[in-house]
Amino acid sequence: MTKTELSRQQQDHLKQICDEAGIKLTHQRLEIFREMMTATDHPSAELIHRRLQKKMPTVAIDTVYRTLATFDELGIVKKLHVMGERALFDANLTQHHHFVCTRCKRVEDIYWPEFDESMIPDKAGQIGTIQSRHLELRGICNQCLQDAEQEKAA
Amino acid sequence: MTKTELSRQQQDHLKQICDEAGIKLTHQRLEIFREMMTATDHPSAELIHRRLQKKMPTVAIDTVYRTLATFDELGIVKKLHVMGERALFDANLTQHHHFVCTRCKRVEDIYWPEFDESMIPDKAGQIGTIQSRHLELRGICNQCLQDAEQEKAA
DNA sequence: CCCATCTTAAGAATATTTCTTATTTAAGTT
DNA sequence: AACTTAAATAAGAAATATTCTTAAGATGGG
Repeated sequence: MTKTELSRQQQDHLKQICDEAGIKLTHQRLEIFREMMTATDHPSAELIHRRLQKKMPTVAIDTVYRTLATFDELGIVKKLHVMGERALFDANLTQHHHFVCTRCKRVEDIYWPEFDESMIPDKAGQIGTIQSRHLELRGICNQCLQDAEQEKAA
Repeated sequence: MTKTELSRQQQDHLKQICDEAGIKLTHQRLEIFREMMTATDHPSAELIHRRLQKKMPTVAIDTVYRTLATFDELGIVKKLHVMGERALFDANLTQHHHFVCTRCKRVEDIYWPEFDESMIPDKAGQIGTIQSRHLELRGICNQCLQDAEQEKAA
């Protein structure tokens, strides 16, 4: 599959989503969609904006925020609120959780299907209707552990 | 136990903490400490500031932020980062999790010791050292479910 | 009680996100 | 293919939350 074909497929996919939602397929929406679909990390709106600079030097940061909010509402991406950092966005929609390094702020995906399917305590269920569960593991990633060792040695 | 006794006990407790940390026991720290210890909800810095207005009309919002950050570092309170809302603070230090109502933003405590003690998947453990786990359940609380029903009826 | 240091109040500054408005664009209609 | 109209955008202003700067004030040891 060539890059162009991938793009066309993505464009068709987004076109279908937009049609169903009754919104327009704009150049900006397509490029932000593409950026999110190819991102392997958890970018902030500002980072997406920076990555778009080459292709779309005039796109406004506001448009990125607005478009990502739209995508979040449409269920194309998920807005994350990790550790009081700025909003991050994730195009991985399969049920998963996150490990957050408290030192470098990196966010890694965690899959834990047994937990996803486990029963929530009765008392929790009595508070209301639960729609989703999200686990945040905090710690220090291996890279930072190494860095810390080297700093100690030096 | 009278109110005054409770206060003195709290003051002694905080004095000890401050001494150990090598920081001064100020009027502001004591009042913010008291406010946090008696709070049954999960207040923001601004809410704590508002609650202090009667007792300390001149306290600056910056002092509240600074003091809560100090308390967080000392491990007296925990800074929460829920749902991309502003920072919230919690004086409940026993291991627990949160239910967040996506409609009214209310935060309720969830206790789930079986989960706290369960093994984390190997792959997650391989990313680095895990220091804490925090689960966020999102949904609609019973109160909001009722309100929604009434709105439908009306 | 004095002093050195820490802490605070006030307001400025910063950072992130959202709003306002005039212009541009998408996509349906002729 | 041009026309139309509502939707979407760019640009900058504004709002919101939080942190920084600085001068004044309070704490606690000596």
